Amino acid sequence: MGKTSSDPRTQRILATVDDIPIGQVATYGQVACEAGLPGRARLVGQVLAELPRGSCLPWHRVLSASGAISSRPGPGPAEQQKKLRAEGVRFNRSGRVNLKDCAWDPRPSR
DNA sequence: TGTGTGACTTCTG
DNA sequence: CCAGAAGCCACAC
Repeated sequence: MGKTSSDPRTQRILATVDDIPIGQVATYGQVACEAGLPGRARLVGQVLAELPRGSCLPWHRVLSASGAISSRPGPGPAEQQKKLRAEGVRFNRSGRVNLKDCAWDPRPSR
């Protein structure tokens, strides 16, 4: 074990991602902010990149600030869009999501 | 100790 | 809308 998988920051990031409702999405920056780590969007990406395949966490609901799926090697991007579409999230011709409609707003829940 | 890299964001032109 | 620059930080070398 070891590494930073047990780091409290990592735990908060994972807990925040786990709170994103079905059919809604959040940006890396938003997740970082909700996790108490404003300005640490890259850290969110780093943590998600370490997630094991088949994780029960809704990692696919995390998008870049433009509403696009972040590029990275592997089947991740395609799988992410497939999962989101299965939840009813609509993508435009540019492969982006209209954050105005499905962005997660945690405020009403608190 | 320094440099490069990356599932990022925001500001400028 | 696209490119570049700057800010950010963990990690590998």
